[in-house]
Amino acid sequence: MDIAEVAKASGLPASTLRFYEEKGLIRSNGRNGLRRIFNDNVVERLALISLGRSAGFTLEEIGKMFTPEGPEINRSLLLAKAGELDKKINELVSMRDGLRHAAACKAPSHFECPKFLRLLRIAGKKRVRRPNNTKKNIRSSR
Amino acid sequence: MDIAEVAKASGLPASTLRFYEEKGLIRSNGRNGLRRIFNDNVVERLALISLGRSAGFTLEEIGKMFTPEGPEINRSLLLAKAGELDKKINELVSMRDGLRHAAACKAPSHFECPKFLRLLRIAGKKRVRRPNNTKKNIRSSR
DNA sequence: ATAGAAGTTCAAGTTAACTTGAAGTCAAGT
DNA sequence: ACTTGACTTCAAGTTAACTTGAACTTCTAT
Repeated sequence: MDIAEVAKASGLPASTLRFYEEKGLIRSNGRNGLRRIFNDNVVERLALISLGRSAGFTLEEIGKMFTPEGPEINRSLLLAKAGELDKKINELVSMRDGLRHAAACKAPSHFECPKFLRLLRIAGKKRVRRPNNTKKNIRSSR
Repeated sequence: MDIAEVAKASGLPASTLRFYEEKGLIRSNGRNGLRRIFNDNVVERLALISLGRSAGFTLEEIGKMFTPEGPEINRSLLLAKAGELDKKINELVSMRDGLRHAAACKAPSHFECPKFLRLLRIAGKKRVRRPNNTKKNIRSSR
């Protein structure tokens, strides 16, 4: 596949694909002249990367999860990441419930509603490192 | 409470608290000389903000969730956000399962394991906007 | 009343994750 | 052969969310 096909299949702009390659997250296996040629499986890999990003992992972390450097290191790293996800999932569930409750609750301020505060406090038990994101998703085709 | 107490109670550095105030996410209700005085409930609010951040919402989105501009607008916004969280929770569950499977699976590459690919494809169904994060969490006490 | 710890403002710096722009290359269709 | 449109590199720009630094003020304990 050429870069445009990968871009279309993955929904990511070509510039992002080049950027990911530079970072070692994906690989093009050859060139046709200057132009990169990608293997089909790069699309799956990109799906996984997107998933990881939206789960709040950094590109660096994602890179470590999936490069086959040391085989054992990888395995336990994956499990550790799975554990982090469990924590995060719990938080999100708390927050979701909190939001739903806030939308239904008629207390003058959510911060005066004991139910809401209890949800918050449960969620607050788990302290987390904050990741980084970037917005903007303008397609660059043309 | 003064800023140091809030910092301690919330786990956030004072600089972040000032920054959040500037952004309108929290409010100090008065000054003692130059120094800000905070109401106790700011701590709950900060917990909620942290939770939202770790859920992948931007500060701007969080701001919109909790300022009482229009009462109805707020209510449906909260529900919409709850819906987004549901989606995200599903993704995270997929990713977590994917990671656990990857750690257990003996296929030469995860991308050659049908089970793994199926998980990926399920997760891939839901396309999401990517937010922004920043790492680094150095306490600035002193 | 004096030192110093802690607070303040404001501008500038930082990081991750991309995007954009300029300038050039190249393969393909006519 | 030649245009043209997709591709390339490389440097610089952008955005969110903070942090850091400099220069200054002020509460607090001695």
